[in-house]
Amino acid sequence: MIRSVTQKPTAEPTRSGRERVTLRTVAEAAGVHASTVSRALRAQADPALSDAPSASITRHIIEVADRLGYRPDPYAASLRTRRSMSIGVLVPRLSDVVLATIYEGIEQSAALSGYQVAVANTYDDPERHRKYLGLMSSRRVDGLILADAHLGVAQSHPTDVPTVLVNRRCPGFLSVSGADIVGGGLVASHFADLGHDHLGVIAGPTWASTSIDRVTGFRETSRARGLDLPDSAVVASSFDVEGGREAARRLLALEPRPTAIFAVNDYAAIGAMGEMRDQGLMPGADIAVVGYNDINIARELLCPLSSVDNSVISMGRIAGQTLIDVLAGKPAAPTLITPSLKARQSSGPARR
Amino acid sequence: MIRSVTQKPTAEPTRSGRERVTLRTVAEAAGVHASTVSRALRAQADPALSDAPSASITRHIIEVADRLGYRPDPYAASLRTRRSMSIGVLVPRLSDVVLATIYEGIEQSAALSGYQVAVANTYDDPERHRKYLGLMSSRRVDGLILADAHLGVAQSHPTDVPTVLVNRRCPGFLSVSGADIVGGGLVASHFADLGHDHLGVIAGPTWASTSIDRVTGFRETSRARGLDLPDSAVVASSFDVEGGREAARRLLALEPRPTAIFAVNDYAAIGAMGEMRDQGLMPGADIAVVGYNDINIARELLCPLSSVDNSVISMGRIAGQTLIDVLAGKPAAPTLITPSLKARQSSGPARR
DNA sequence: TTGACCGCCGCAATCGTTTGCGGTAGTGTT
DNA sequence: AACACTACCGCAAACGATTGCGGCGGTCAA
Repeated sequence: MIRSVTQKPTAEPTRSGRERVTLRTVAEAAGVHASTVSRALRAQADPALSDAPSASITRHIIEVADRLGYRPDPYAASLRTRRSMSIGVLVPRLSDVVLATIYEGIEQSAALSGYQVAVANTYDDPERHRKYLGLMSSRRVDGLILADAHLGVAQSHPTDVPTVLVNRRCPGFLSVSGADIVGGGLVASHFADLGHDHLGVIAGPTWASTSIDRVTGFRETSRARGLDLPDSAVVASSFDVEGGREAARRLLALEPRPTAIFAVNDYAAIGAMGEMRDQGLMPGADIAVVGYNDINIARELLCPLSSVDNSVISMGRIAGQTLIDVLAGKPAAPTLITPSLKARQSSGPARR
Repeated sequence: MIRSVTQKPTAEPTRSGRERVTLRTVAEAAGVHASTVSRALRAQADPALSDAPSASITRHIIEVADRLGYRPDPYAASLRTRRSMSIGVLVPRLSDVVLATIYEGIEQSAALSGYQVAVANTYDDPERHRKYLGLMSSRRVDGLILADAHLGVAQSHPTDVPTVLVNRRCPGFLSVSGADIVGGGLVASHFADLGHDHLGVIAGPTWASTSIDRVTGFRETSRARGLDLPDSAVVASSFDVEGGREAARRLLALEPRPTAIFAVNDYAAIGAMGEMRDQGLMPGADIAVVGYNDINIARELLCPLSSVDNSVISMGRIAGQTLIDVLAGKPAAPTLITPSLKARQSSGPARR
């Protein structure tokens, strides 16, 4: 039950509601000048400030301020400061759990430092990307976090705003991402250990570093383990369920048919398993399947899905913290998160 | 490939980059006063304005403005206008696809009207709810959309900000939600049609209108169809996979064991199917399962999940539009979205 | 011809905060 | 006792856009 306090406009203790309580209000009530109030308040927030008023006055001002229920106006402050205390985030789509989780991580570390975050879905469309980039810079964000970076396609970056990439990387930009080459390698080793020798890859889009790197790692390690991976067994796809389904259809038609399939993300893997089911094949028993990112439902499926854990929540947190460090002028380094394989029922041993 | 345009600070055509281009800049370049520029620009945005300059001057000003690359400062405008052109959204968690999709809908209609939206995860924790409500009103949002309304629990609403509820309803508040009682009834009818006579319900939390209404509808219709639903066969749970799994464990231990189980959301249903699998039961064949919301992977599962389609994306869009109507002073009415059942393999007929 | 009226546009105040500058009082040094 | 130095705090000018008010020129009617 939500109780609407303002429904009853009787005597309210702190705020009279009518007249706005501003810096000047507090100043008059405390018997000092508005600028002194400002200094006292920001000295409280950051004790390292140099021009703080005397301790006793500061205490008094703070006491008066929250007796009156003073809330600073962020717009007035931003107008003067030229800092908005907000960061912009561009993601392919929030309805993808992976991106939503990354966003949660970003929001957590932003909140810790008092930053607000604005987010927009670009659906991996360069046009929308450009548009929202412009919108973000109109909004005067202090920094940007991009989760939708593209390789190859020209994606102009017209702002002089500090930028951090997350999940996907891009040459020349600071990024926080998973060690995708390593992750792809883990899957190849896993298949080799299980005795599979006909491999297939649902490779994702060609413009995302995640898919490229995961496929590269998979390819390199499988070669090192003496396994053959013909180009025809690596099929591009989208990142969603439908893309996985279509790619699986192509792979299952190959001769010889792959006995183990690596999908560069979990949704594609789920789509692939759907296609297998429709063709009367049992994932795990007939064909091994491994996905990527280990989304929360992976382990709950009727055939629990093997997947590479990328710890996306901390990826988001680190990306947020990295940008905040940059904004504070601290040195910041790119981060590569170590993945780990969660082997489950969907990747069984090869049949003899 | 992201190309950083500002890396090469050579002759830029529109903006010299150094000096800020403000209303006054444009005014001087156009030979008019800043206030005239302001009026011309907002007349362009909203032709219904009454104090527009003459047509020829307006054209000229607009031409000069975007030759100079003028971008209005939203902070200066908000300071003066006392409107922030932003709305706040509180959701239980964005990593739940349903909420993320609702959010996408909200964002779409907000963007259409030039509103920015700020979102926060409250994890259904009243303490966080209060905290973020305060934060939002500090940020001076023009309106609020709450997707985390609680029934029963006291959840104070200390702002005088126009508010719209989405997904969940609450007496006394404008809300955009699904017709959950109808939806629960659809499932009960479905089970009755399939010949099931031992029903079970994974009921979700007791403080969410969605779970309460869906269970109510299910109960009423099953009674109307002559089916018995003892209280012991309605077990509360959380909304996530784990909660569904635990509740299923309790239901499967009942005597007689239910032959059909209704879970008030898809995650709980997936968790329940996981538990069945672990106990050697086949969903769809041994026990019918129906979820709610029809998330995108439901139909791709090895055992495709029957679910009630709630069309959450339009729920979000409508909620956004409703709030915007309220903000514009237009009359706004609550919305109830009609659900429909998607029957799939997970809900098979009763065995004889 | 004069007065009323209207359309168009400039003037200047205002929104609330931050911050450089300067003044004042108090302390310490020679 | 004079001086320098410091710590503290008030003054006022920004930041950039919006808008009530009033002036000015032109049109129209009496």
